[in-house]
Amino acid sequence: MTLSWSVLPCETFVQKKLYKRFILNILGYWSIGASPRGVSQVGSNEESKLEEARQEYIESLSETMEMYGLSPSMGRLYGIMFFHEDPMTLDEMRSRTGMSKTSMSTGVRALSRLKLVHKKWQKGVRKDLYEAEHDQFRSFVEFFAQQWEKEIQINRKALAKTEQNLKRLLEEEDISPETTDRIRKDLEKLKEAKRYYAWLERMVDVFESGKIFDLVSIPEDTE
Amino acid sequence: MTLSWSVLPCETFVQKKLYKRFILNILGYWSIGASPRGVSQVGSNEESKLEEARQEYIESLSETMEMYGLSPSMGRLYGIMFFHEDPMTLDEMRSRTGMSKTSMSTGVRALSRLKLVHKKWQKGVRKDLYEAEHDQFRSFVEFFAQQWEKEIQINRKALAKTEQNLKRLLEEEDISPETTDRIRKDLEKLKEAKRYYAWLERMVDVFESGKIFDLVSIPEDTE
DNA sequence: CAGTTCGTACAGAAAAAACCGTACAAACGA
DNA sequence: TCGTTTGTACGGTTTTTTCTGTACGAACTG
Repeated sequence: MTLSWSVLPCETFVQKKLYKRFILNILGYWSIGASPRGVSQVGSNEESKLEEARQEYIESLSETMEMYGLSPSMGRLYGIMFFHEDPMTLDEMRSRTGMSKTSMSTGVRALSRLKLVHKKWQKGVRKDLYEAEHDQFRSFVEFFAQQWEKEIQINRKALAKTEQNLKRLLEEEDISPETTDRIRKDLEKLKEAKRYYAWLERMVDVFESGKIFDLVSIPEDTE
Repeated sequence: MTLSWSVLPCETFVQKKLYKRFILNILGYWSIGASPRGVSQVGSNEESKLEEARQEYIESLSETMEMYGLSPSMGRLYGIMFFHEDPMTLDEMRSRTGMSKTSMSTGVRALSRLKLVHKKWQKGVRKDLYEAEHDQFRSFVEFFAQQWEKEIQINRKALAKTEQNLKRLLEEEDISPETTDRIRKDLEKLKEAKRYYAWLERMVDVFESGKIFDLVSIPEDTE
């Protein structure tokens, strides 16, 4: 009795997850039928086999990108674009993902802001074209440099304000020794934090300038 | 008329955000009254002034940690622990954040898994005690090393499977030249991805071993 | 200039996540 | 041993995010 209580919810959970993935796969397969712009329609059987093979890696990209705060759908979109040779239009994305064009629009712009994807102009094509950044090293470096940069900017600003407030508080007359002591300790912590941001700034620079690749070299080839 | 349509929703949005922050601040101030374990109760006026001064930085920590995929509440909890001198119990956290003990339990464990906070045993105290990792450099390095490690692990596994499937597909007889070509290109991309993971693994090592601090030195002091 | 085609803003629906209260197991103390 | 204290699992509720359809402005086309 007690056992069934603690076991059942877990099963339900797993079922839900699996069910979701199942549905997504179906949608994925469905959308394959759509004939990509300009590409001759080969047997859709081959097409679906290819998609199926890619699927595993796409899904794992989606999963890892979720770790970095992106939604799974955006991760999946990136995965699809990763494999797609030519730049994609919003409509292609829509048919590949089975999602709405609106979502593609917002999604691709989010990926774009993160430098994981970029717009590509092509003569004679009126639609916006996007392609995944080919250079994964560049993506990586830009992604984190950007995040760290923002972290520095936001926190330094708040830090300054807090520091100011604490110092002002310290100068008030009717402060108990205990509180004074605490304020001192707080200020010490903030000072250390400043050192951290200074270092992080160096990191950002090392990343953005590409010096990181001198320090940690890219392996020649791996088999 | 058309203008009011496009302007009003924006205002509503801003109001919502501000309203939320307002409420949070109130909650923050309320929770200050609680007397921390063992600390003599000084004038709660000073206490609240101190809290107020800290608030700005805490909130910004929360905001930046949200960028890294943590919930704002967890960020706030971390911020509170950052300033708190002694290790905290779940009940203290509860009273400081104004949230439930359950949330504190799950939250602190999440922070713990990310190495931003760690358990600290103290003689004679039965409750679990947690404190924020003092060394922010260590936190940073471990946090990202951990994430990257997981990325490598998850994606390499899926990559291998996909690679295998693609190669198998390539050996089937009735494959059109176009598809064969696509598969070849996919395999090429995966090969490049492998190189990326190999490099990322070096990064993880450089971080975990602390070599990163030789390459990008920590500044002496900053004023 | 009218008629298309595109991309996006926005409001509402659907899905997911954060959060809480209850209940319970484990560790401890009398 | 029995009562207490402490941390956590879990179901349900609230809040947030994601996603969609509609509608509309901008850019192009004939």
